[in-house]
This record gives sequence, C-alpha cells and structure tokens, in this order.
Amino acid sequence: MTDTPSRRDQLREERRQQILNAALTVFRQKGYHATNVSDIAAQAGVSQGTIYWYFESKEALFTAALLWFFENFGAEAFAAAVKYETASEKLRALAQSMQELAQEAEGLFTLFVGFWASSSSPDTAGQFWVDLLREFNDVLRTIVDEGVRRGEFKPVDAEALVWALLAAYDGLAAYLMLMPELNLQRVSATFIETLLNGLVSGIQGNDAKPGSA
Amino acid sequence: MTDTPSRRDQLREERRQQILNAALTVFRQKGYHATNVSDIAAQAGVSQGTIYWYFESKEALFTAALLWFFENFGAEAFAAAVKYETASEKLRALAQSMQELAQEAEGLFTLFVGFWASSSSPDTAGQFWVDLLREFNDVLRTIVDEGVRRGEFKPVDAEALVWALLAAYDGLAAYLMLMPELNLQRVSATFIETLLNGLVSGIQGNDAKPGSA
Amino acid sequence: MTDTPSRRDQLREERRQQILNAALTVFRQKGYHATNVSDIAAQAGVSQGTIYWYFESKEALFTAALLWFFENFGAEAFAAAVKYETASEKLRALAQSMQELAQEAEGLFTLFVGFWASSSSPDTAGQFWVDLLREFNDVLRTIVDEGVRRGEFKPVDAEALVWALLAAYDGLAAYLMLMPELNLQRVSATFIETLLNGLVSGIQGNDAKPGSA
Amino acid sequence: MTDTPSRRDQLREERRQQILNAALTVFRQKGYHATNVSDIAAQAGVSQGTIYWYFESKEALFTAALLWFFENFGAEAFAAAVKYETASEKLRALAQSMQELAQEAEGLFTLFVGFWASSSSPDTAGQFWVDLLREFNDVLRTIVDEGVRRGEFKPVDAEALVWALLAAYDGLAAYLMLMPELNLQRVSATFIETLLNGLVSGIQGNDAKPGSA
DNA sequence: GATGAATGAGCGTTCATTCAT
DNA sequence: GATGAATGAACGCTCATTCAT
Repeated sequence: MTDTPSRRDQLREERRQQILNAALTVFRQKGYHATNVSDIAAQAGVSQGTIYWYFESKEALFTAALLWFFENFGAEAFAAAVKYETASEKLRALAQSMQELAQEAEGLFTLFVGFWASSSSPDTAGQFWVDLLREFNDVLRTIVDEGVRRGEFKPVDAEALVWALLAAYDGLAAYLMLMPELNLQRVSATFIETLLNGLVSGIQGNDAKPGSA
Repeated sequence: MTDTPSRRDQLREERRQQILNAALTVFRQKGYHATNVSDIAAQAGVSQGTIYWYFESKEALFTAALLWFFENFGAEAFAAAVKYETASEKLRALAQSMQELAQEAEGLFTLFVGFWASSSSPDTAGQFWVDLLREFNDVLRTIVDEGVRRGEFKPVDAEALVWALLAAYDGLAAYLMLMPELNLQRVSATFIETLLNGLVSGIQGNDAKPGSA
Repeated sequence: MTDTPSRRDQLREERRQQILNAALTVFRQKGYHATNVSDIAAQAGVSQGTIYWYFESKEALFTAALLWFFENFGAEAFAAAVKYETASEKLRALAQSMQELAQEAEGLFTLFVGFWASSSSPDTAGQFWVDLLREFNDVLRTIVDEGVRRGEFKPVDAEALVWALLAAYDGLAAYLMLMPELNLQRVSATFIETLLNGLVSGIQGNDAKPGSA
Repeated sequence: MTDTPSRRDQLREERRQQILNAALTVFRQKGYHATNVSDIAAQAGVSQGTIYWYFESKEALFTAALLWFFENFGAEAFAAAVKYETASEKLRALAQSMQELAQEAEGLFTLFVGFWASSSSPDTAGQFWVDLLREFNDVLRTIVDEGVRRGEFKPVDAEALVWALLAAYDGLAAYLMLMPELNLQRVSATFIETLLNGLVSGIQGNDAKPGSA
C-alpha cells in the first residue's frame, strides 16, 4: 500500500525536517546572507553535500524553511478564532495569535524581507510571501465583512483596514528585534481595542473590555 | 575662522553628497547585499578608491546614506503637522506624511532591515534606527497625549498605540515592495480614520471627515 | 566447468554491457569531463552505486568503454581490406573504412584526447590508445611494404607514411565535430587518391579510379 | 596623443601578457580541466583576483591564450612560404613550418579539443578554432590552386586535399603527446613528398628532393 | 547484488578593502 | 586627493566515491 511509507521514506522525511529545523534556527540567528550553508550543515549534523541532496539551493532551502514554519505553526493561529461568536471577539483572538506569532516567529517576516530585498528575481521570490499575506488578508477580511453585515461593525473598507492591521504586526515583529524591551502584549492590546472601538457601530454599547485601553 | 569653510572643504562636502546620493539610489534599487561598492562608485562617477577616501566602509556609507535621507526629507514630514489645531487633524496630517514617505522612501525601513538582519554587530548597527524610531514615537505620543489632556481623545496608552501606528506604516512600506499594486492612499485613510474613530471621546461626536473612510 | 558460464555470470555480463553501452553514449554526447557518473547511471537505468560494483572508477569505465567499442566495431573495419588483391585496393578499402569509422566513431579519438589531456597519469592513461594506434599502424604498414616489395609502390618509409595517414583520419574526425558540414567522403577520396598517385611506381600506369579525384 | 600609450597602459599590457603566458604554460602542461585558476595565478606570480581583473573567466582566458599564441607565432609560419617560387616548394616550406609548429605548439589543437569536447556551448566555443582552420585552409588552397593553374600540379580538389593535410598535422601533434618518440621530421617529410609526388603533373618530372622519402 | 543516501574536498568566482602611483 | 590595479578570504555548489541497509 502506498499509504504506508517505507522505512526509507520515513528516514528521508525525518532528515528533511532535521535540516529544515536547523536552517530555520540559523537563518533566524544570522539572517539570510550571513548564514553559510556550512553553518546549517553543522547545525543539522550533516555534511554540506547532504543539504544539496535534499534541497536545490540555499535559496530553495530558505523558502522551504519559511513555508514549513507557517504550515506547522501559522495555521493553528487562525484556528483559534473560529470558536468565538462575535466579530470583535474573533479579531481580538486573532490579534492575540498574531502577537504571539510575532514573538515566536521572531522576525520571520523581517528575515524574509532581508532575503527578498536583494533577491535576483524579486518577483518570483516574493510570490510565496505575497500568497501567504493574501491568505491571511482573506481570513481577516471575511471576519470584518461579516461583522459589518451583522450590524456589529460600521461599514468599512475591510480589505484596506486588514492590510494595515497585518502590516502593523509585521512591523512590530521587526521592531521587536531592534528593541527587545518592547512590550508587545501591551502594544497589541492597546492597538486592537482602539481599532475595535473605532469599528463597532455606535448604536450598541462599546464592548471593549474594561481596562484594556 | 572655522565658520567660513574653505574652498577645499566645500568641494569635499559636495563630493561627499554626490556619493551619498549615489549610494542611496543604488542601495534602494538593489538592497544592501546585492549592491557592490563598485556599483556605487560607477553611479557617483568616481573610482572605488575614492569611496574609501570619504567613508570607512560599505557599512558606514550605508548608515550615513540613511541618516542623510532622514535629515533631508524626514524632518519636513513632521513639520507639516504643526499648523493644525486639533490632535485628530494633526494625526491625520502625519498619517498622510507617513504614507507619502512610505511611497517615497520606497522601503528604506525594509532596506535597513535587510541590512540589519545580517549585521555582524546588530546592537550597534540597529541603534541608529532605534533612535530614529524613538524620536518619531515621541512626536506622535505628544500629540496623542495632548489630545487626551484636552478631552478630545479618550484616555489611552499613547506610547503603545503609537508604536503600532508606526509599525503599520513600516509594514505597509514593505508590503508595497512586494505588492506594488497596493493602494496605499486608501489603506492609510481607512486605517487612520478607524483609529481616530476609536480614539475620539464619545461626547463630542465623530469628527471624521465625510467620505474619508 | 569454467567454460559454461553460470546464469549469474551471464546476468553479470549483460549488466556490464548495459553500463558500457550507456557510458559510451553519454561520453560521446558530452565529453569526459561534462559527463557525470549519475548521467551514465540514469542512461543505463541503474543506480550510481551499481556502476561502482562493475567498475573501479569513472576513469576505468571510460577506458573500458573505448576498448569495448573497438573490440566490437574496429576490428571488422580492417577485415574488409583482406579480400582485395593489390595494395592500392587494400589501402583504398581501408581509407573507406577509416572514413566511415571517423563518422561513426564521431570523435572517439577526440573524446579520448579530451580525457587524456587532463589525465593525472598521462603515461598509463595513454598506453591503451598507443597500443591501439600501433596495432593499426602495423596492419597498414604491412600492406604498404608488401606493395613496395611487389613493385606496385615506389620505395617509401612505410611506417612514417602510415602515421601521417592515421593522423589525418583522426584529425578529420575532430574537424568533423567542429565543422559538421565537412564532406568527409570527398576529402577522404581526394586524399587517398593523391597519396596513391604518389606511391605507385611510375612504370605502371596510374590506377586511380576515374572520377575519384 | 593617443598613439603613445600611457605608462599605465603599458604596465597593463605587460601584466596581461604575463598572465597569458602563464596560462598557456599551465594549460599545456595539464590540460584545460586539470588546470586551476590558482595554478595560473601562481605561475604568473599574481593573485587569483588579478586574473579576474584581466579576464572574464577561466574559459575566456583559455581562448585568449590560444589566440595570443597564434597571433604571435602562427602567423610567421605562413610568412616563410612566400619567398618560394613553385607551389611545390611553397607547400614543402609550409609542411616544415607546420611540423615545427606541431612540435612547438605541443598539442595546442589537442588542448583545445580537450576543452571543447566538454564545452557547455560547443558551437560558440569552437567558432574561434573553426575560423582559424578556415584561414589556414584558404592559404594552402590558394597555393595548390595556383599550382594547378600553372600546370605544375594535376587538377585536384584543392580544398578537400588541404583539409586532409591540415588534419594530418593536427593529428600528428596529438600523436606526439602520446608517443614522444615519434620522429615528426621523418613522418612529415615522407608524407609531404608522397603527396607532392601524387600532385605533380607527370610531364615535368618528379621534383622531389632526392633522399627525402 | 543493488540501492540511494551521505560524504567532503575542491572548484570558479566575487568583492570589500588596500595600496602604489 | 584620486585612481584603478591588486589582493585573498570566503562563498555556494558539484560530484566521484563510499557505505549502511
């Protein structure tokens, strides 16, 4: 049965993840350009040649490592929002997830930007990230639009607002690298409550949690 | 007298700016790592050796070029806000300035991040930018705090909110490089109006300009 | 009994030839250096490791492949000359064979030269080919000498002449790779007839076939 | 005046020749593939980087070195033939030149073939050599044709014959590398006299020098 | 026997920096 | 002051060969 991967395939997949993990670690520590393939090989405990058995190039490994991270960790962040009822609660939950992701991801966007900024073919190199951002935007926009439809939110250009929201968290993740003392929890809470304050329709009372702003 | 720079010093300063200008141009086009010193020399119309007569290293030139840009162009952005009366108007003006800067600066923050991410001594390399951000934060925070004091805004953690605001514009500048089709004007307007909506005290009615959101 | 090869030996021999054939194909297409062992493995439909089960090294495989070609095809070329009566006819037949070989072999000599030129131990690497050339020279020289002894040819330094003759065909095989439009048939005919013209003793008439030059 | 090259240009040209000379030496000793750029740098007494200041790539240096050789030494070989009166004497002189070139050039054709055989773009890589061969062919063909026109030679397909003649000397140069004991002088003399014997019109008697065959 | 994963030495090339003129 | 030639360490990547299974 093809459903039961052979021992070989298992080992292969394990080794692949071992390299991806090592790559992510080193890339995060040193950035794309300052990272040598030999650094990654050493971190993974394999030879340089082995890296190239699993990945086409340093660049391909980099992209694969980012994708791998978001497949593993990014998805679950969005899952957290589903269980809430109101759009406000959903956005609040997502903001919390994004803030945690910003801490955990520790500048993956920044890392990507550093890579992308000097990419020889920025268009193709960036597409992967554009796709990711568009996906996130879609999820958030749907929530906002539904909030509007249900009368919970005032009418708003949801897509535009969501771009700013996402950008803020990406920007904050970068700031965090420059200023590790930044209290991201506090910044995120203040930010999302102010935004929600501005979004909720005046008719129904302000549902901002007391003390959050 | 040291106040009257000699002809020699004038020439030197001109040459220096010529190089800074060239550096900024090339760095923006290709990013830090993809830019060679020879590229900059060619763009400036001088030899490689001359670059090193004016600047210690590629890294020093890079930092100097960024500083030079903000000294020349960044300051005036903030000046625009002074003439307005209310905090809302001031913030709206600044948002407009930041949006224009994001377009004009075309990812200078991104450029810096790409440089910084692989800097060998991130602490010292980033300090310059941290100082710049802190300065911006101070200006904006003062405006918000004054809005609160005058009863125009609800009480809010101004510093926290302003970090998010700045981060959003830096993030958007990065997005703009990845997605040139992004309508920054629209995003910025929606964003700032929603924020102001959430900030203004309920008593005095919403002062958002009609049609701006 | 060793005379009746076991089934195992048969399979082994088949596999060996399969690899030799693949090697010859790929080496001819890409030259020695541009050919990877993995290319040959792919062409042969086996794994890289298998190649090393049958051959010591890439170099050994290369030499074996050339030898294999000449054992299979080279010998018969010379057989064609035997049936002719006069030395002129024999040489003419051999020239035809060599010309065909030059086309068919498509630069095997050239291929070898490319390998040999950067061999780490040129002496041993070249010996195989020297032996082959000497063998060819012997065959041709015998024919020329017999022509002289029988009065068909003028006295001549047969060995020297034959070296030039062989060299011409090897050189032409190389030219053919550089200039595929070269009409080898025409060149060969003109060449051999002129040589024969110079060889035949003045007493008897010129036996060059009409129209061949 | 642009006619008097500056000191700088002189030094530059000298350095260029120094590298070309070193390259030719090492390429001849070890072949194209076995030669490292660092070998050439060491031989020339410069750093690897300097090589790349003067030449685009190893391949470009190789081609330049071959061209340089033929510009310096190849041309004069043909000059020797001009002073002779009859076509036979001219060909004899050229054969001598080619034989000496074969010794001196010590397998430059072979060297080229080793490079070319595994070139990634054989068409463009070989063009330079094809041009050279064509040039040689033209010179020789003109001599033969004139010999025919003047009644000195029998009618013959001059171009075809000359290709074989050139190929013979290129082949012999390769043989010389494999068999250093080969008496090229003797082979060449026998060869050219036999060819001339076949070429000269029967009417005016054989003009082969006594003892040459 | 056969596989394909793993190795690691070695390559051509780049480029920030230095230096003789 | 300014030039451009020279440096050499460092890099990503290849590939013949070996080895565990």
